[in-house]
Amino acid sequence: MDTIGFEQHDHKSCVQGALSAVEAQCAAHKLQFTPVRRRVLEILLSEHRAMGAYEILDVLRDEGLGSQPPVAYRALDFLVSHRFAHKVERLNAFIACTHPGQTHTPAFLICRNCDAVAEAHAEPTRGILGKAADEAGFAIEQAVVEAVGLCPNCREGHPACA
Amino acid sequence: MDTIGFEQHDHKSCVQGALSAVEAQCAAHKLQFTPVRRRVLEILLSEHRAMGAYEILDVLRDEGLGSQPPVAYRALDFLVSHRFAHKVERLNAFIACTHPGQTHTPAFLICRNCDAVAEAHAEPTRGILGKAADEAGFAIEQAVVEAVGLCPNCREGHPACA
DNA sequence: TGCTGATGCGTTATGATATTACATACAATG
DNA sequence: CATTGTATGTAATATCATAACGCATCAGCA
Ligand SMILES: [Zn+2]
Ligand SMILES: [Zn+2]
Ligand SMILES: [Zn+2]
Ligand SMILES: [Zn+2]
Repeated sequence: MDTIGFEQHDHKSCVQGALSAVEAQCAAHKLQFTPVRRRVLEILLSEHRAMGAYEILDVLRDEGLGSQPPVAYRALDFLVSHRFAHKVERLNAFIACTHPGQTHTPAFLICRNCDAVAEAHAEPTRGILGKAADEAGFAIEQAVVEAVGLCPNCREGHPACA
Repeated sequence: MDTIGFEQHDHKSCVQGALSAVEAQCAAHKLQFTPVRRRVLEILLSEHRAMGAYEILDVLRDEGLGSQPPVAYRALDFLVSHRFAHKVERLNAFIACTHPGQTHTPAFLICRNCDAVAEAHAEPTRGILGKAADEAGFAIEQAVVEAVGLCPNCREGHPACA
């Protein structure tokens, strides 16, 4: 099941599966999956939405795991740089990756009504953007693809908005 | 000539052309192209790069056109909402549109070495992202497409980076 | 003319996001 | 057991953005 995010699902196993995958990745690549890093990923996974760094920090602080911004940002940097989480630029927020370990270019569908975020996939080097980059002689290394709109639930709920 | 941005060009006429186009648009749509708004666009056009709001504000302040952040942000909101400028989310910065008036979905090629930004075009509702959105029942209204990499000049200058 | 609403601007204050810099802890290496 | 590299703790600061209020201007209208 390769859900892209707005459907109902077995959240508990979704969290467990992602955690296990990340653990395996860290073990395989000798990455230190420290308590803070692990906890931040757990928070992101369990909330299943994009969260600001300070929002995460609030949780860490309550749990005695850290109280200053760098604690949260460092953990997030680790997760993002290893693709266990992604930054949603449009929201200045972070979200757990829905398929850690697989190399991929995330693309996000962001609901402007309920703030739900789903992770899809982009292939930046293909399509019209890749063509433009080729013509310009630009070497794409990384891409941010984020669509803002209405998620299926909100289209139903507020048909006027659709 | 539909340049997408890294080449040398006749910058003076590039600025003039864009300004004229925006003036015409404003006249046609009864938009108030006030001195502050005009000056902010001129600054963005003449610098021909992505600039932070405070950087723009510094210029305005020197010229006696405004000294507090809301002055810059309000002018930028106007320019962005009418598509005379765009926000580059990845840089938290703003850049003049290279073809104001035409309805379009901008996509940016951002050089990580020299910070040059070129505007290309995306068609978010097509391609793999549009397909994913359709399948998910998500209605795309707007898209952020930003590629980070090396521009042609920097690829030459630092071949090791390429 | 005088009222009224809409829009833009001036200013203060504050909020939200992110980083620098330096000190400390600790495990792995030799 | 000294050295080194990596992670964490903490204070301070930098950067990006908005809320809220009041005033000025101008168009539409009684
Ligand atoms: Zn992902
Ligand atoms: Zn929604
Ligand atoms: Zn444009
Ligand atoms: Zn460059």
